[in-house]
Amino acid sequence: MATRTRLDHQTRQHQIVEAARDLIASGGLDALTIRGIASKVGVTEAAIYRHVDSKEEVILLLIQEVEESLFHAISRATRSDRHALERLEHMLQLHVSYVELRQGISFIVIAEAAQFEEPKVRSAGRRLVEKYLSLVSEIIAQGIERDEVSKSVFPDAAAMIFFGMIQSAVTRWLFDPSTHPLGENAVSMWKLFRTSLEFSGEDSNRYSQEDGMN
Amino acid sequence: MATRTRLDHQTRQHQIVEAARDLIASGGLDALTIRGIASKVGVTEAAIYRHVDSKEEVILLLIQEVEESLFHAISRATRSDRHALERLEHMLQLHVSYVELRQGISFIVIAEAAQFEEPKVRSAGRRLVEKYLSLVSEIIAQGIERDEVSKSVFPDAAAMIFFGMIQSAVTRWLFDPSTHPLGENAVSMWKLFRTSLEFSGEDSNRYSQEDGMN
DNA sequence: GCCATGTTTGTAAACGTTAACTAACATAAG
DNA sequence: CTTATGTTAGTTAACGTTTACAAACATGGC
Repeated sequence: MATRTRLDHQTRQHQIVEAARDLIASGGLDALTIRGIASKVGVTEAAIYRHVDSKEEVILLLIQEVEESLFHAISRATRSDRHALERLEHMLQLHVSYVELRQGISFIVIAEAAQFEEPKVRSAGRRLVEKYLSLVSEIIAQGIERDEVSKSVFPDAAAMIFFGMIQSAVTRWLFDPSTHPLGENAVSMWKLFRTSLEFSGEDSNRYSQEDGMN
Repeated sequence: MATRTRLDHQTRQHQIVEAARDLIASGGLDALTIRGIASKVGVTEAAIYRHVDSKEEVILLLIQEVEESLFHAISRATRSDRHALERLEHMLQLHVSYVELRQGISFIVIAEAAQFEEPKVRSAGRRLVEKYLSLVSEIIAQGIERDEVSKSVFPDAAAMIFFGMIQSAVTRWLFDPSTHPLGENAVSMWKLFRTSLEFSGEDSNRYSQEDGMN
């Protein structure tokens, strides 16, 4: 083994989380092992423990990374001043791209965290989901204030449906990516779901039915 | 070591699947071990292999059992001749009760199967999801024929939203059952979602807005 | 500039535990 | 007697983690 490479703490921790992400993406949480991480990073197992206290910390760092990258990915859609339904549609689009790019790890991580025993891991996963739902809920609530969304819509319920749409699309896509393209399924669900957010007789600000994805 | 109980193949296999279900329900797929099953059944590990070829077979039997029990649980809703939206609402209600009764194992099993490497396990999980979606999709398609559901609805997309509603409700519920009651979240989502299935101007057979759950 | 000292980052090898699974032998039932 | 259902006692392999030691790096006193 030729030249021994020495890298600093921060870089190594980043490499560890990246390796953890890759391992989970291609084999579920079972495939996440210290051995596997060490192998991907290119150091021995013991070296991993120089930069991380335990396997649990790896998982916590991974959840944190997923949270940051996900919210960064969809941030472009949230901060605009556009119509609430346009923002949601854009957000869905960005979220789908993110999932495809990261091979679904976000939902795998959430699913695993939900059935973990460790309280820290559970609550980290829970906070991620709740933060996402709050974001969507907030957009819808704003939409109602601006008469862009029907007053009869409960923002929380709508946010959960929105989240569920992505979840069901990802589930199918994980089983068979080729026959269940993420984007197409998401778009067709959105076209249907938005009708339940739109006005239903009442006056409202317009949201064209024919713009949007595709 | 009192009376040595000897039971037949079929009974033991049933006990094994039941034990597997309990283990997963209270600790995720990590908690599913041959040791754990043996302990719950009340025999030694080696005895388990008299009735099952491998751990993989346990998982396959479990998926099969989940499929059978789930479809049996919701069958009352599907075979009726009532309004399509009533059938869906009833189905949602029964599905929620089933998930609560079985502590969410159906969705845990699906989530795990989706990231398994073993092709048999993957396709068993995939078939379960597809079968469920087909069932919902079929009900909606029938509803369209009978003018109970808007013609503009795509049955496949609607079925995925329906499935996603339950999935998101279960996800939250798994994280914190007390603050996110499954039934209540499901009902509030349904109330919103059904508006996108109903007529929107066109003639249609009536579906009262005020009957249903609660 | 050089070198003694302390810290960081690495390795090799092993630890104890647990996993799935198996072979050899025992015994109840038909 | 034969077969199906058990047990006891083991195997092999993988896991997370730790220990003892080495090499790279930083730095303050001379």
